[in-house]
Amino acid sequence: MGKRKENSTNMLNEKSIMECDLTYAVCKVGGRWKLLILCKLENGKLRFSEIRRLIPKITERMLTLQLRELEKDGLVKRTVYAEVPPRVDYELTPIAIELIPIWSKLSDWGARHKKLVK
Amino acid sequence: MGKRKENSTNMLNEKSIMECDLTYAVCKVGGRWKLLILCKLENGKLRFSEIRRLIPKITERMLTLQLRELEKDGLVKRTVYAEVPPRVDYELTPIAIELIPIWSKLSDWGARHKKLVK
DNA sequence: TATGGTACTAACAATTTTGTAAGTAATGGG
DNA sequence: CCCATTACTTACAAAATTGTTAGTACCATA
Repeated sequence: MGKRKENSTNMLNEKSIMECDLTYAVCKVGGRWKLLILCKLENGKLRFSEIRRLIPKITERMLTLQLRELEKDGLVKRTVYAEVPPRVDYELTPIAIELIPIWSKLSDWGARHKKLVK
Repeated sequence: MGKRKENSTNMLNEKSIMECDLTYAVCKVGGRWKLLILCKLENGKLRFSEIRRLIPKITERMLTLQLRELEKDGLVKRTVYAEVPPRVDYELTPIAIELIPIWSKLSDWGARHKKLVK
């Protein structure tokens, strides 16, 4: 989330791995807090501070970083209102909305897997 | 993949985040090479060296680590044959096989997303 | 004039993941 | 005896992610 080295082996490997559409897709939502954030937005727009309240353990820094990446990747849309105190809200983009039915299947799988290991 | 600190904030956050079944599910396949490995196994058993050949940039160390985690998480089954030189093969478990249809949807989404950003 | 609310940013430190390089064991074949 | 093969392990180093702390700007209100 900081800057990455342009030509580290790590970076080069990542690039080549991302040719796999599946790996690519998972990487897009792979940040620590990203799925949690996206889930909160499933029911509509939320302000920065609202998301923060819904995810108690996230810090402002992390929330900002993850939102910025999601925005850069076209998964959330950020809207700034010219007010004081500032108001900014976030919402899912159409391509992110397409993920929802897949998430729900994955989530069911997750629940099944959890039971299995217990 | 090395050992983790038991009570770092990082670790505690991860634990709390994993309560979300979706986040949990994604984490299970979240390692750098995991999905690639699982995909190779979709068509049946493979030996260590075969996987290695199919994923040219992975190192033996990384392949071992990722396979070990997948095994620990019940996604692959490891079979050791008492031969010399050693022979070991890996295959998907039933719960991993349940993921396949979901992967294919996700993979399609990944492909659509890629086009969108280009 | 001081305070408070909102949505951040910057500098730094801790933690975790990933990669590098060099081994290991067992045994069959030359 | 020496080498090749296979599936690893170990010690270490580099890179990436995550977390901590302390700011910032703006204006309305007390």
